[in-house]
Amino acid sequence: MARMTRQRAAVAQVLDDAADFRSAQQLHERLRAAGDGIGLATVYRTLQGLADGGEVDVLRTADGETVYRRCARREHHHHLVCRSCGRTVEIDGPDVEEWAARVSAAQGYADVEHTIELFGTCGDCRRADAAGTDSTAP
Amino acid sequence: MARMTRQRAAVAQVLDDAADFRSAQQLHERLRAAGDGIGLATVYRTLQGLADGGEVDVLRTADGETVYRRCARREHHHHLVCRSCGRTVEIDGPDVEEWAARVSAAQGYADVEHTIELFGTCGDCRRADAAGTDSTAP
DNA sequence: CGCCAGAATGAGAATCATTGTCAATTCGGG
DNA sequence: CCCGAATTGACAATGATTCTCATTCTGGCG
Repeated sequence: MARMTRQRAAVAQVLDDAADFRSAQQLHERLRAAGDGIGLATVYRTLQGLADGGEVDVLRTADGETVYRRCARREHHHHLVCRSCGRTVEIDGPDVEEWAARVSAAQGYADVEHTIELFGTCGDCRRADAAGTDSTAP
Repeated sequence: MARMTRQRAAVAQVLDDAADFRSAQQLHERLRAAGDGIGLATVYRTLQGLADGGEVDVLRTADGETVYRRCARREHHHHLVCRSCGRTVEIDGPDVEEWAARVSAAQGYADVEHTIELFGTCGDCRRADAAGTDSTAP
């Protein structure tokens, strides 16, 4: 049976504190920094468990890292992630779900699941960036 | 400048022959089997080049492997992939593109790109599977 | 309260795809 | 035909994730 250990509680805690998607390694670092003695393997195992139970959302970044996030809603949804600062917005799209189902059926595919993630630059990062590369600089 | 070498021609060839998404390692194996002496690193490099030039489509499977496919159309589109046999159908969804743009703008994100892939079981595999686990077996 | 079976942990080794290194080879314009 | 730059390939190196296995906990029960 699943036991509640100090380590699992700690992982759940940092996940709650973090607003954006984090990698297992980032979470591990943060835990060590906070003084929680915990092994990297345990972080990975715990995250897998949480993901299997639908407690956290998982996605893979462009460079192949797996990142995790505790989402506000447990129902099916997607994400709009800032590729610069990681700021994440949960979004849903009934139209998209319907489109996916329709297309799949039309092609004779069943048990279809979809991966839909949006990556962009959020307002804040865009402004910060513009300030840095400002063409009207003194 | 980009040169046309025996190796690159060979990679382009296997890509043309393969109907579905293939990993660099699969393509490498196939090339070696066909008698083309070619290094794995070269296969990786060539695929990257083709991907950069938009000549092939790239996606990452659930288990983290990067797979490549020469698609019929070079314009932006998505895929419906059979998770059992790999059979791939190119699809597009103007509605989805529009939805992505709308949601992104509403949240103040710019330069948004999206990852949309559908994974299911194609008709043939479903039938084959039903035959294997047939409850009405003799 | 203390015990114990089995779940969980952790340090480090192992795996696996992918990328880097660098000397040797090969295109292809002149 | 010739030479320099682009390309290749064998192998090392990287980096994230998983495995191993001896040791340490958790939690229900008496």
